[in-house]
Amino acid sequence: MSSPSRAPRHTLSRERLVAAALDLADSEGISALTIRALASGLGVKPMAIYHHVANKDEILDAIVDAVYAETYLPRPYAPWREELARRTRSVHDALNRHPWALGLMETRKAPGPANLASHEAVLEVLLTAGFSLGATAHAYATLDAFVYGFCLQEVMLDSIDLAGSADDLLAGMNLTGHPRMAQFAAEHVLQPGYAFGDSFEVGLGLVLDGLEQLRRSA
Amino acid sequence: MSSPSRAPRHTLSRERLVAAALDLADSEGISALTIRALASGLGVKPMAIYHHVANKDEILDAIVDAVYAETYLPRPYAPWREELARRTRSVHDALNRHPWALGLMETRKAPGPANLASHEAVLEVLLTAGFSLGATAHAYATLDAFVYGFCLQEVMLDSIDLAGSADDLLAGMNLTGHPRMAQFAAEHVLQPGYAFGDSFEVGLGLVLDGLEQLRRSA
DNA sequence: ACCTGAACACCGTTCAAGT
DNA sequence: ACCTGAACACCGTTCAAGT
Repeated sequence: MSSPSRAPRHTLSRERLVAAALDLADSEGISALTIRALASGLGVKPMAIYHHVANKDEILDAIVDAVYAETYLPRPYAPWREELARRTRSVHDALNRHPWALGLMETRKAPGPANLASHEAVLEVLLTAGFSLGATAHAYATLDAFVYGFCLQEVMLDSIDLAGSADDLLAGMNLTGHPRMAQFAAEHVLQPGYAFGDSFEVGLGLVLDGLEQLRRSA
Repeated sequence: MSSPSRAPRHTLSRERLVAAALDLADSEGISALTIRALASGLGVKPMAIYHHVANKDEILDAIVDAVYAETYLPRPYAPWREELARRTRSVHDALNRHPWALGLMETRKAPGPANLASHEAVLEVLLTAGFSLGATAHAYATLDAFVYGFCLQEVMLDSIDLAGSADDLLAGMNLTGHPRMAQFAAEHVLQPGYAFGDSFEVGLGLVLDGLEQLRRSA
């Protein structure tokens, strides 16, 4: 007879492990994703993890690629502007669902399969739409810069200490000596209905307009 | 007579400490910036650090703000497009000199004085150039998205394992099944003279063109 | 084949003590 | 006022051992 405190065998797998890691990062934050906490959540001892992955980095690689796997793959031979808009919104949404992903991307050493598939799809759309190789490089770099950077700003805004009211927050910063920020806050940011995220569609349209110029000129 | 192994007193200061932290992050990487390593480099015991800062987060806040302090402050009443181009290039350069800064920005809870001064200067330029409050918000969000996101991509590209030749690298990824990436690599990225960073000026011009549209329409 | 216990070399940080 | 020693509660990971 087996001890009741012993976990059943063969229940751990790479997939279960990666799914649990992603859930833990989403619910408790990336700093709570430790091998020990992950094991404990799976009802297993820390060292059991290492039977399914070589090290923690492999887990981080996997959850970053899982985020790419959630994004829309644009189709060639469909209107390129709408396809790229949809894929860019989809990346934006995925990075908002998993705000820890951006930080991890900086230190990944190899792109995963979903990342590569996403890359391939975007390249195919641009090349099929008639972008030259050079214009494709510039277009892709600029569009991805926009979506990554926009999400980064959203993460930064979310991490700013929001204890107390917005007025308290602004009072805490030294807005005396910064009249434009004070004006901008009072007359725009603190007005009802303002949302940083509303700039996303404006910026996206602006960048897509620029891509069309690139496509025409090359 | 004092023991030779004892560090002289009063040599530690907040400034020396922050400068040493920035140097350490630049030279050895952000993961090498530990309280213990920092203390050792300053010829002091770890706990001496805590006499000048409350905790490690305060050091990270300080070195992030030091990066902002290196960036160009745009002037109002000068041609706004050239001023913002110069400031954007300057942010790009600073983030390339200190590639660890982007990752830290995501978790900072309060903007430092140099960060606020930068914010103020950009707002003043946009408002003085005739951007409405709404257009200013969209313009600033889009321009910063571009530069942060572009730098993030550069950090990501730098962290990709570059052991061996570029051909080995591409062979390591599964480019079979990804014909567009294979084509793009062979015919463009691997050609002599290609550099990812060349897309920066193109994207910047594209975004600034878009800002001019925003300024006119609002 | 899969899981565990104990240990190692690290962290940031508290607390009490020295000069 | 400024610095230190020892200790605590954490990490990821190695190694040898259990079933």
